[in-house]
Amino acid sequence: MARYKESERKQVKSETKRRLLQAAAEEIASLGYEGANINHISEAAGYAKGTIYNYFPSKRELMLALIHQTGNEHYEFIRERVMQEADPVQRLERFFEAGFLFVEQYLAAGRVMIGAVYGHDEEFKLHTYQTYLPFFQFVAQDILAPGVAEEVFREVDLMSTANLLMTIYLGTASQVDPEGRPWLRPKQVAGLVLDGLR
Amino acid sequence: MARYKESERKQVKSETKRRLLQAAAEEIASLGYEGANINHISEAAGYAKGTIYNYFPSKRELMLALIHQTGNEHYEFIRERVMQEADPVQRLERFFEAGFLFVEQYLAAGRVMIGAVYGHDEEFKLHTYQTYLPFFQFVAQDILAPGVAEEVFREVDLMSTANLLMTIYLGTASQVDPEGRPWLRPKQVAGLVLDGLR
Amino acid sequence: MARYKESERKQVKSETKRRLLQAAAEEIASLGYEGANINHISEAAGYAKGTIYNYFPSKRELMLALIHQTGNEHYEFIRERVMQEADPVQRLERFFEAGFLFVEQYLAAGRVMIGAVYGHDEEFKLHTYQTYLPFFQFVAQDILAPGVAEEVFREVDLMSTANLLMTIYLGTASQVDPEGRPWLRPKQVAGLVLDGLR
Amino acid sequence: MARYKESERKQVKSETKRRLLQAAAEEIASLGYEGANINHISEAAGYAKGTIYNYFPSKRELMLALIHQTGNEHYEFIRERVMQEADPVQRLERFFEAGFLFVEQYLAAGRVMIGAVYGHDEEFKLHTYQTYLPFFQFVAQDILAPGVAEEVFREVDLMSTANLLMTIYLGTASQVDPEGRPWLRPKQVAGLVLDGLR
DNA sequence: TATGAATGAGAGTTCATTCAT
DNA sequence: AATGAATGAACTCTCATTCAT
Repeated sequence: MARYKESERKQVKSETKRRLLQAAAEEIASLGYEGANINHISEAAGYAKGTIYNYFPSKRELMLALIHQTGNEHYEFIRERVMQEADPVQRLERFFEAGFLFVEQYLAAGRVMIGAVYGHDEEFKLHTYQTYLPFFQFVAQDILAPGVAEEVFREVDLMSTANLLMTIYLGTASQVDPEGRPWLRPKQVAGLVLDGLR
Repeated sequence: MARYKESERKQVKSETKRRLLQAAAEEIASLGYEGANINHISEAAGYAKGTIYNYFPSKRELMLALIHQTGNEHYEFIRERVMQEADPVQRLERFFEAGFLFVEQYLAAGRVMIGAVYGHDEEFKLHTYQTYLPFFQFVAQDILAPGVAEEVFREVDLMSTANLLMTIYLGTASQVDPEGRPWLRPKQVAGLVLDGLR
Repeated sequence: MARYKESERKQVKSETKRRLLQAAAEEIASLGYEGANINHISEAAGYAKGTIYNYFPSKRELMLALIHQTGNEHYEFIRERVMQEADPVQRLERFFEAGFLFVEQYLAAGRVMIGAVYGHDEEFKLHTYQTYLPFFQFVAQDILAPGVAEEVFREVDLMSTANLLMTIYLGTASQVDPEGRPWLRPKQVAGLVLDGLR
Repeated sequence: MARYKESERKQVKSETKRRLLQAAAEEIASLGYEGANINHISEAAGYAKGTIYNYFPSKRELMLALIHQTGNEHYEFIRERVMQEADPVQRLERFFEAGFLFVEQYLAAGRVMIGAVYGHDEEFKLHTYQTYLPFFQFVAQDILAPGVAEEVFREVDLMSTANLLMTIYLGTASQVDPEGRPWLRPKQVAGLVLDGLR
């Protein structure tokens, strides 16, 4: 195995971590947290069994790190696309489009987050909601609030409606066929939600 | 598969089997399928470790039986209440009310079904959808179709909208606090959906 | 593997436990607690790897049970022999004789106790002293006290002298060659101690 | 084995090696040989994980070196203090005083040696006795022999009595409370032994 | 029909050791 | 001389499953 010059150390370490998290996302996406085998993950990433323990102190900590990273990527992916629109209605449509796109493009990432949200592990669920908190706030502040201000949406409680939108998004986007294609179309879901908000 | 005479089908499931399934629902609801311990289940039901294997050939078969039974109970519970209404709009409101009520009253049952729908096990997911098929058809035929016929709902594709409703229902009803109380109110969800359908 | 009639259940269970403890004593005597392999122990006792976990919840608990049982046997072995004498001086001589005899006859048991007393594990040490407490009291009450009363021993603090005797006994009896024969003779040690007490 | 010039033998052990041995003594004293982590030792000494392998070829060799060094320091510490006395009785008292003092002042060192003497590892035990051989001879020649010559001690076999003294010393001095203070006082032990020798 | 002792594959985790830098 | 990423054997422990009773 390759060894490295002092200057390369840090980037090697983060490259290794990145590969391990990527492999973990894939294993956990297809087998779930309990079903995932941490030795397989390390080997799938191209390392020996024990290597993963140089980076994560336990399987649980690995999962928490994965939730944290994936949740933030999820948020950034959607945020970036939503903010390209100025109109609240189009932002809401973009929200569902980008949301569904994320799940299709990053199949493993999406499944990991869905698993954490709908799974039975309270710690994972809590950690997911903490990671998603800025995401909820973004939906409330940058999608719903402008729409209410411009009177294209009716007056609603911002945070609880943001919660409803996120739940509908996750609930609908997570129902995919084995190839990862959602059964519902984002337009369809967005249409229903928009009609409900007007 | 063996066929059963009408008289046998109606025959009450053995008391032992019923208790085993009940204990299984509770264990699996709180720990998930992988986390559940089949010996604990048997003992929680009041029997010795091995007894459960006299009724279910394996842990997987136990889970499939549990999905089957719970799914049907879920359907019957909602159907019975929805059919007390004649008006399509009220049926739809009842659908969400009864659905949320089921999740609150039969906490373990609800969690088992949610776990199967959002989990990573394709066999369990498939089995759940097969069990829910009459449920989907019921929503399409007895809630949506009359509404479209009476022109209180706009013209929609029945099965895909039934699918959307079920997904929204499961997605929203599954988000509960640790005491099992949903974060969202059925009225709130029904309102949004109704606005979307009109 | 043999299975059993209801009536035989309890004795089978304790027979199995006995064999497991015996095998544990031998493994731990020769390799120490840390070096002992719990799978080897179970297999050396004639069972499969996992069987030991039907009887002891963890390696530590196995060790604590072993300390408890062995400590009591140790005490009873010596007590029985000491009490055959009436004279305090002869009781003290018998104490060392029986003590050394125990270490020779029950090599593994002796080594386990010595390991617990002189090892670095505070929990094991504490458990050993708790188990030996009646032994200390026996030395104080049934060997030293009569000697002081009859004025064949000089006036000494009973418990601290009992402590010293036990320490000298364990310290000297534990120094054995690889065949388990002590380097020192009990008479020699008893003589020195007796001279010190008179 | 390579022979060394007198000038090299006296050469001070490298500072790095000294620090590694010191850290090893502390880790092994509190966790035992098996429980000690060689990576922790290296890091506790202020170096990286691998560094220790530049000085000791394996964990066992490190332990052997530690036994060797610590055993000689133990001997020198006691010898220096005993030789300040001329009278055999006072030498014997000084032997226990200095011995107990060593265990109190060099807690880690004391525990390492006790662990080696009473542990289950035959190689470590043997190495310890080889290291202590001059110590035994010193007790026989410089404490017991003069006492017998001056007729303040009765005629005893020198080496086996030296052995007994060492065993009593180690046995009693090793029983310390968690703060490292012996349960018995050196005077107390010396008194008993002296009475036995007269 | 019910029991529960026994099984053993397989999991997560530790850590002494190697070696390119 | 010092580093620290990587290795992989070995360990403790879990638990679905079997089967003689």
